[in-house]
Amino acid sequence: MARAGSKAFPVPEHDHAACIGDAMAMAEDLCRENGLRFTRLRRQVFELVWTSHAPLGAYDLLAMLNERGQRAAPMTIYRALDFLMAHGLVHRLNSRNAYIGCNHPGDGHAGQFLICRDCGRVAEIEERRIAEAVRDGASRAGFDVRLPVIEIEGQCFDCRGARHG
Amino acid sequence: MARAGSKAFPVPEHDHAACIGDAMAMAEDLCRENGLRFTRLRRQVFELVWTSHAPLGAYDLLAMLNERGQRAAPMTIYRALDFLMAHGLVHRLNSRNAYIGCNHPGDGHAGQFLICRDCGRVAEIEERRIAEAVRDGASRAGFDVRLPVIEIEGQCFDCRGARHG
DNA sequence: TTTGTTATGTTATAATATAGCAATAAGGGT
DNA sequence: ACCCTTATTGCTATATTATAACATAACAAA
Repeated sequence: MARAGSKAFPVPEHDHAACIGDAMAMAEDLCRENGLRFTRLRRQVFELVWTSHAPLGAYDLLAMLNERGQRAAPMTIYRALDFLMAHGLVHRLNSRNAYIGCNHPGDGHAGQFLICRDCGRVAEIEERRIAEAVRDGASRAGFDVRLPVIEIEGQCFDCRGARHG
Repeated sequence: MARAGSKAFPVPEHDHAACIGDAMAMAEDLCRENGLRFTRLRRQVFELVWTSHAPLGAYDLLAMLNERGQRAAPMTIYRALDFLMAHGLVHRLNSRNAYIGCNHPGDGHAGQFLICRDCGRVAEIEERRIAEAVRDGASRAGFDVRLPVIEIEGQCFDCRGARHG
């Protein structure tokens, strides 16, 4: 393949409309199958979250929403985000106070995030070996893992390329 | 041994004065060896952080400090915490907006934290296998790890015992 | 249509964190 | 000791992120 291991971060010039489209379709399906109400507001917020592969703050989303003619208050956004997070459609990045779309939801699945220092983009990965190592390491301390959150700051393939050739 | 694998979390009835004493001595050493100024304020904040094995918020620390006769503003606490964090004496728990003392410092070492849902206590672990799994998993996505932060929510040995016998 | 439930609107406020500048204290050379 | 420089602290204001509390509206089931 052209770019070994670069699947998690989309190439800069990718078709982002397709990302959004796929995410929306997936969310529609999930909500239909689970009898959840994917209301206009929730749909809008979800779409806004997906405008970028970098996480967006709640007040960023609020501003974007209101630029589209709405006049929502902070609560409105937070409630929509709560719904989306509860069903795994969006994740919160604790280290950034910001929110990122998820493309393989499922209630409350734990996150492993790669956060690029340079471009700010975030990729979610799902490595069994990490989850296993966490479970084992915790159990050595007599600890029962419920919700492991892994936020890995570093440098993505594209940004490393930009610097080091 | 009496309680397999329970090293990370101290037993509830442990001698906490010794925890504080050890931490203070260690911090003194570290600062002396590195020519850092462990001022009265920083010392106080560090001691306050160590009053509990559960993380404390910046404003909690502020209140505690001011109860001791000082009249500090938020900035004061944040600056002291910044210093302590820069030298690995304290860590911030992103998932809680709270701060916890570290007993094996060293500039900017990355954290692996076990956070008990029930008692709120936090134990820091240092599992090579976790760090390795993270590095490997990230590199499969072409990502260069700089600062992995792992916050694992769950249930500690003591709290599990309290429920399940 | 009534009723119970879920979702949204609205106002106020809590909780966490930083900016910016003045005053003070600590070290280093002379 | 003195001056100079830098690091630290004090202080006021303000930014940023998030929640409380209660009213209204939409929906869905009986």
